[in-house]
Amino acid sequence: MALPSSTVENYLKAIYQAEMAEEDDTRLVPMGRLASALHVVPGTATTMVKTLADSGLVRYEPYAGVRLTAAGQKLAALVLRRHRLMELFLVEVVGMSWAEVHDEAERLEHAASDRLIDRIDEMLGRPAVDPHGDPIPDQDGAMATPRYQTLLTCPIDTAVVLARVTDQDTAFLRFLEQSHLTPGKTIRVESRDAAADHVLVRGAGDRSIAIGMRAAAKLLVAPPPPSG
Amino acid sequence: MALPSSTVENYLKAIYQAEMAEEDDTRLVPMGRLASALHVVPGTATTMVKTLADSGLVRYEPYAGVRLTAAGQKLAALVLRRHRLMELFLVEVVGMSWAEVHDEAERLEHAASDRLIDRIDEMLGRPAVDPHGDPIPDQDGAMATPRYQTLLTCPIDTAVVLARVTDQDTAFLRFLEQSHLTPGKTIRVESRDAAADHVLVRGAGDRSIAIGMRAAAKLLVAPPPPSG
DNA sequence: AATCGATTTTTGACTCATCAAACTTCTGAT
DNA sequence: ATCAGAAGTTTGATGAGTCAAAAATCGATT
Repeated sequence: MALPSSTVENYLKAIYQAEMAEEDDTRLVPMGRLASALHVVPGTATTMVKTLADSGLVRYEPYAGVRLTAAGQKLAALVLRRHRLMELFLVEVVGMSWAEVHDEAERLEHAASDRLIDRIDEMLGRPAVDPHGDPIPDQDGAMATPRYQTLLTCPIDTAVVLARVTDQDTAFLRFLEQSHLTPGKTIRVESRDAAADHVLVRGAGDRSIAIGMRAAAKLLVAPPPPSG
Repeated sequence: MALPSSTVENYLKAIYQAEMAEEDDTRLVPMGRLASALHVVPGTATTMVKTLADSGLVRYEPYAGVRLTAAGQKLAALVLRRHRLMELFLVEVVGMSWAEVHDEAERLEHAASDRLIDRIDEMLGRPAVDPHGDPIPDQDGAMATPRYQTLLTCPIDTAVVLARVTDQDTAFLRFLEQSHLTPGKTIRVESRDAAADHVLVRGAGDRSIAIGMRAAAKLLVAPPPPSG
């Protein structure tokens, strides 16, 4: 099989991430979701998915959806690896802002060689997560997938550590950055108000911040590390 | 005008470099040279050059050749800037080898944003030349073009500084690296032998090295800096 | 000046990725 | 059980970039 075009890489990545986002383990991504993730019309996604199926990268069930094969999963994970290492590199080494590296990495991930990516991995000390807290797959495509709670489900008035932000929107990330809500930060949920559709969170030394519930669901938290 | 595809960027870059390589200032690049530089058949180059002419990036004279317009020159210079800054960055910051950065930069130059390139430029201290001694155009596409001598034309038994290597071939660069013939090195030509088709060069503390005349023409040298 | 050979252009075809719009299938509500 | 609407698929077309091979042009040599 020839090297996958960046279009193929993007389809695989989108399918992979859509599979991850599903709660149930049916793992069948509907065409509509895939098409809108890739900003193409549904017919385009159908066509492309059929050719991916012919290459053995996905299994395609007409009118039902698509899922990655083992081969597709591995390729997708390696694309994600390139993306996330690149993001971390741009933040840590190049000094770019947390909020702007996603789009940059979106293009660089298709241009960087494995040599470069491995060099970056080494420079960064084989990191486990990228600047958004997303786990970085290893060279074999294996990836830790811890199950975090969200700001909607974690205990109230209890210290938790912001572990991961599952949205790459630049404006959202900028807001978080300005609010000092970045991965690693210890925070606590002061209250949730269903009527107001918000949660109030506060980091040590900061004012409390109201976050809409839709946004709060994108902030994943872990129990604080054992103190001492 | 929409942003140029990487194909367009590559054509402009190739025309620019072919113009530079010409001694006379006719500056008309024949289609055949362009086609082989880009590894396409001549017909493909003709077709593409005509569309470039329609965009006002080149002036095309059928059966004669092509030259860049001012707009094309500026765009080409900015591509070269991205390429050369990227190469230097990969060597200086990422620690890749002199010999392997060309191909990497060849792809990254089309993916890196202006923000990233300017950030790299700043990190590196607004450098004037890349690892091969090639001058780096500034943000406006302006570039210093010093006129060096080559190992074929410089005075014999006189110290000169290796300033620039006008060939990006990986194997050739590896050879130079192993022979300690890298830009900045002070060397002297011991002899030239037309019959043997070689020149003998020696760097301080090294053995003398025989270099074929074709290769020697690719090594550009400058007078040594005023000592003191 | 006529011609041969090299260079260049033209023509027709192909692949990849895409869209618009017609058509098909599925599903949930009655 | 039907059927309306949502979701998905098919069809036909497009644009970018390419090649192979036929045709045209140029130019150097006789």
